[in-house]
Amino acid sequence: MIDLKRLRSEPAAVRAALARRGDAGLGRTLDEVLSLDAERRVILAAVETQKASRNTASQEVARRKKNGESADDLLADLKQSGDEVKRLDQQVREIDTRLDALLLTLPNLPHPDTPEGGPEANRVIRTWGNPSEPTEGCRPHWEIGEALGLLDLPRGAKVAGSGFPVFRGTGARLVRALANFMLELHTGEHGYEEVIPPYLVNQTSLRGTGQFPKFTDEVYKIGDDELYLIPTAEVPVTNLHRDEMLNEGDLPLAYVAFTPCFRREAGAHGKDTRGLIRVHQFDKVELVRLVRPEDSEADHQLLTAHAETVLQRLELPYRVLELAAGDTGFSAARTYDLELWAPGVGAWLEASSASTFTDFQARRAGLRYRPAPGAKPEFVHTLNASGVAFPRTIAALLEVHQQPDGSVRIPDALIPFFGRELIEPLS
RNA sequence: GGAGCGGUGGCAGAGUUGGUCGAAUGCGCCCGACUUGAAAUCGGGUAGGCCCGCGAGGGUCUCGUGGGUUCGAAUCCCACCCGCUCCGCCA
Repeated sequence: MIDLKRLRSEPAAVRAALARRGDAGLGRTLDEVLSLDAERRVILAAVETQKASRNTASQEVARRKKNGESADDLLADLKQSGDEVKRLDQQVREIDTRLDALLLTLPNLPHPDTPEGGPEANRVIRTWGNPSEPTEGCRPHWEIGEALGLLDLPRGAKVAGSGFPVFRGTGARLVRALANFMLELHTGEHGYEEVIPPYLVNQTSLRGTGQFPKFTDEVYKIGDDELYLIPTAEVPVTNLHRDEMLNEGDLPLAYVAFTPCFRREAGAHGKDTRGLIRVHQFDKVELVRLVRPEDSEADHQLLTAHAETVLQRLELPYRVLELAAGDTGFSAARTYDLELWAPGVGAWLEASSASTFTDFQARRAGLRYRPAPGAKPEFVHTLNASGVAFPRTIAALLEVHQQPDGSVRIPDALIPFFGRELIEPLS
């Protein structure tokens, strides 16, 4: 949710910032918001004046009744005044409803430093490792996974549908090892508290992080109970402190959660969907931070570094992209994507997205803190990053570390969790 | 699923024969006094949102949520949500 007061006081700046997202419809929404807001304040002034005089007269009634005097002469006027209040209140309510609905559809303002333009303007800000050219015997992960007996895509499709992978045997063990490796890293070295949140959430939570009301198509719904499968742990974890008043000393809050994620990926079929590249269910370790506004830019760098550490320890070459204003997600102000190089498929695969949401989610979810004892409450800033998503990481891991003999080398950092140095071909 | 009880300020917890109740009291926190310093003690202060105002300040709304009754609702009525206890069912 953008700040209505700011929109009112500097409409041109807000309009210019939103325009950078490249959606012409946003300007019209702004116009409507502004005009509804103006209308609302006129009616509000009227109804509050009316209420003020009603309250005064009402107190007079109370005083007289207490003294046993008659107040009948006031009651008729008050009745009329009450009806007028009710009428105006109703108008304000209607405007509020429309205003809220519009405000909920407006995306966050992009950070001023984000590149101008759409996806083509995304900027590579650094690359780590040596992305190798695809070589002769270099196979894609689905072939490796099948050959080594790690993956069973056909049976996943049978049981649930396309995009629901089955990891089996050593593959399942690899998933478990990765989960433990990442959780140990983030809880031990990076100072995150591990949480296991609900995997189903209500609509209020989805509105808090920004998936609702605009992106209902992306989320699986459990119709009978009005619950939704989480598309990312960001949703339950960010909402942990919804409508709470935090103390300055509580911040920063840093949570790490290993959860499955469920995404409908409506309309995405046929594009980049082979193997593990785009699936409906996947595991992810997610990092979520609630911080003081003045810390959020530095924290964004820190958070990104935490996610990068995972890839570095797994010895997987990657690049960091700063997303352009037009490609930055709805709730985010600034996002760094971490893309793994997958030599088998010859493509960069997004394994993490590290974003700062400034106060956008905090406004929607009521995440506030008191900067100092006795001070006015302020909204926190929220940030999150995948640390990291499993399927594409596994894809890159298989493709990068595949050996000429068909085996896959396990990177040193993972060996203690995996228990072996090599995944051998099936005999 | 059934029955009962309950949802009040940062926290705990009064208040339900409708009217100076946005709300006692305690804790916490802030300021001050006492003290070499601290503790203890004493005095004072301390909810949030919205609107108007340069400001000082003023107005209004909020006692789970949404409606209703009424001149007036934390208090009465209706619906819903959530929590606790017991029963039923169940991994």
